[in-house]
Amino acid sequence: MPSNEFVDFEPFWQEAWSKAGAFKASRSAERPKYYVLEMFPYPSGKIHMGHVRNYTMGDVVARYRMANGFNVLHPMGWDAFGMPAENAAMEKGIHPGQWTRSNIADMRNQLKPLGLSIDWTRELATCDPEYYGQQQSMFIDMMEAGLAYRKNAVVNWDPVDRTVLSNEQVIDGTGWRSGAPVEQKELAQWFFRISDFSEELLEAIDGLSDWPDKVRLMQRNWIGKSRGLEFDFETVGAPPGHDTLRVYTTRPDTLWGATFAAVSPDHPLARDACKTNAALAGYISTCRRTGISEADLETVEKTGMDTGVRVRHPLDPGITLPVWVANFILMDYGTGAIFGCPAHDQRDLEFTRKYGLPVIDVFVGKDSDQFVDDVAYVPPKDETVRYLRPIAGKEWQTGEEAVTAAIEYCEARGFGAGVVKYRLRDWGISRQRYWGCPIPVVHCRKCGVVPEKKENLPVVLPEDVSFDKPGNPLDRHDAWRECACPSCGAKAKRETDTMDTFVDSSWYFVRFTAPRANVPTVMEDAEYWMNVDQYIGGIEHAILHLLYSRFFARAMNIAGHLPAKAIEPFDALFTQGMVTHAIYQTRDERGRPVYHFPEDVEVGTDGAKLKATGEPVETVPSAKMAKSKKNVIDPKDLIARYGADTARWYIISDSPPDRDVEWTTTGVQAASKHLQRVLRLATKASNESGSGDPSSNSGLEVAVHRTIDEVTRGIETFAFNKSVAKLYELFNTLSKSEAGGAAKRRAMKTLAVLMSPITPHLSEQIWNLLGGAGLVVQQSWPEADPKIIEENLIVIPIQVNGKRRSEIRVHRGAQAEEVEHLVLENDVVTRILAGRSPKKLIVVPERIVNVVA
RNA sequence: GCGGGUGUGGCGGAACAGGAAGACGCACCAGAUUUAGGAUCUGGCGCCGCAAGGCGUGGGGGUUCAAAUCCCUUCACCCGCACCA
Repeated sequence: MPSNEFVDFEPFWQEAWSKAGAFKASRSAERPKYYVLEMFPYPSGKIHMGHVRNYTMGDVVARYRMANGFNVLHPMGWDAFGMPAENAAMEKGIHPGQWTRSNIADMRNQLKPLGLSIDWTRELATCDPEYYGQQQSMFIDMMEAGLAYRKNAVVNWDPVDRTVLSNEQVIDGTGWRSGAPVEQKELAQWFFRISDFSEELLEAIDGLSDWPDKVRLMQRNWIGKSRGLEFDFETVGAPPGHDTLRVYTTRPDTLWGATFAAVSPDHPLARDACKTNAALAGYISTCRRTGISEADLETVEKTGMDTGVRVRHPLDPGITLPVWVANFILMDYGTGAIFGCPAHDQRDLEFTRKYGLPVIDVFVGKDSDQFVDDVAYVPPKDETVRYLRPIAGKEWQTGEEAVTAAIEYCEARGFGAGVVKYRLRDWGISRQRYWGCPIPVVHCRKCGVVPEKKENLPVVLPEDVSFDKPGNPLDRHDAWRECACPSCGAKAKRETDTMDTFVDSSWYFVRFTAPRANVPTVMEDAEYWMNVDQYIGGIEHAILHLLYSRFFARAMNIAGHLPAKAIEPFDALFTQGMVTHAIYQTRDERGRPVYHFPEDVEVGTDGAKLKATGEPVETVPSAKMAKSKKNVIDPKDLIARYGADTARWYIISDSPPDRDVEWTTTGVQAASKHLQRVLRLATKASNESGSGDPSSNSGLEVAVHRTIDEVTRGIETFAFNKSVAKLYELFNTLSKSEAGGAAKRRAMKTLAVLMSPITPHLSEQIWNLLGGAGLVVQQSWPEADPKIIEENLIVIPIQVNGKRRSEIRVHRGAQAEEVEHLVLENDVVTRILAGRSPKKLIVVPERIVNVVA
């Protein structure tokens, strides 16, 4: 198919916008600002349909706001550090920096033809020293403010690649690349004190009213607040230094049901107890061998071993309970020790059954006295239940009341305290990797860990590194490592860990407000542009990126780099759905699927066939686009063939923005045809004679104003698909209209402006064709006149017994008696009533009438 | 297991605060035009029925003059979290 005219005129208009400086953002006292941001891409080298959808949505918002008189900031950058660049270096021998920069250039070239309203002068890449140097500067300030610190932590260690692995990179206990069994190793690592902000981050979620409820809920669960009792068991026969054992419970109301205590294999008591107990030491080292990933924990069988230590029941010192080591107790949640209440906790019950420990009921059942069999009875906290031995107060209580009562009772007895715990842990940012922001500290024999002097920043990554050996190239780069101690001047060594790339993406939105500054942020710019008014991106970032950014904004504020107004940096968040496409597959001799690209498949009414051979093809309806399944459409090809506006129009029109959109060839063709029809109609209208006599065009005028109203509402509420439907309707009305040429041209120009956030190039083309002054991009958004929209004569449906049977036309504001009269005279109504009078007549003014016969 | 969401024609989806179910688009069907159509234009299109009419928003029940919308119940699918004490 030859390229269509869109492909020809689109670059022209892009050039025109560029010449007019239409998207260059600068501070302005006169106009209100509006900051639109889409999550910046990782420079993989190719844009995909998800990018097209994301950036088109942002562009619709940005252009709409521009037309509404806002001073819009709409920037673009690159999340440029990360593993894929190092993998490319290892596989292809290309330097990660070179690979990344050439990918950025490629992607910029693919993105620009989309005609986005981006201020490219603010472009940034996180791998540029200009960016990460400022990040290092902030890191030092945060370190000095006590927000960043160093401690030992356990990591997944691949002994062959000599590298740390993320949980996702550990597959069945082995390294994803080397296949070697993963070890657990303790390393000194850098952390951000995000857990100090647990309560604040949790509470502030309530104020994020323009975020999806789903995301807010996910963040709440991630922070995971719980209230409970922390208390000390008195021990019997414990190793020295363990006179007490501290445990945490959210259900102190079940304390009478305790039949054992258990500690994590990493708990100090376990470590000390195994010094004199070889069997226990053996068991604990077995536990260590299993990975620390969540997937591992799920599949591992629950096991334990008695330490021989005993503890006294806090409510009755006469009762002693055995202390076990159990592999399912996590050292970093609570105190790393629990009491087991098997009657009312399923996991404890299974453990108890396995090792023959006793089970003691706490509650009296409603139907039977015994709850416990193989299923633990766990009453919801808001349910009222009867306690066999109430700890304090009443026999009948809700779990919530009983928990409070138990906490107060224990506090009064002086052996426990009510505490609040959070699941959220401090953010470990150390990565033993080359391609990341170097952590700007120096290790000095005399002075210890010292931050680099600010005047020595940025600590730039060395270019001359090799990836032919396992491990972090920075570790072997002696010339880079060696430096002077910033404190005493003696010979010292640089830190070789780099930062988690989530750090880079936790403040780029602020940096966009002053991307070239030689300080991290410029307060006046941040003050003016922040917050991001509308942030758009994928749901996959609902937790980590957004939570880290919320924390980082607070940390930046404390370190003096962000005004207080911006500690919740994103006013409104929108999470868009995925772009999916059918998968086409045939089977090989063994029945395994063989995938085919959409362009090799012919889809007819009798099913799909391979173009080459006519072989029938199975169709899997809709799946996320993935190269491995060959169900991908390259935006580059699409734009080359149909133009950017077709891609934009289609991706906006087909589904609500928050749902997945299925990419279909017929849908794209339909979009392309429609845009060509619009252009054809405009061309026709440009030559048509006849004036805009109001009496002959009033219908058109009403349609235009209705459309303005509805398209506007659609954009405001992120219901772009509805706006598109209304734009189709106006087109249909316009193409059937009998109005004179001038009236049509006027309507057509409004249509062009209304379409311009979605199809900006076509809109310029039409505007120009119809003699519009200037550029569409400089036009104001039209306003709907309510007087024109409100028609005087309205249609009111008539229902008989709730079913629609007929309708009447009345004037707006007609009296109820008049309407009743008309209804009772209606042919259909009189026929159904057959002489009887209705039991009841309900008139909802200007809406509907229901006759109850 | 816990938490959340979604179920509407052949398909994507509309339906404002309980008031006309199926807007708009795709696909399909018929006609016009064309050398041709995978182009363009006109019209049709929820299901059953020749029709009158009946039935229809996952299933069942309820509230109401009126339910896709509210309540109860049930089913299916999707997403998130998960040894969290």
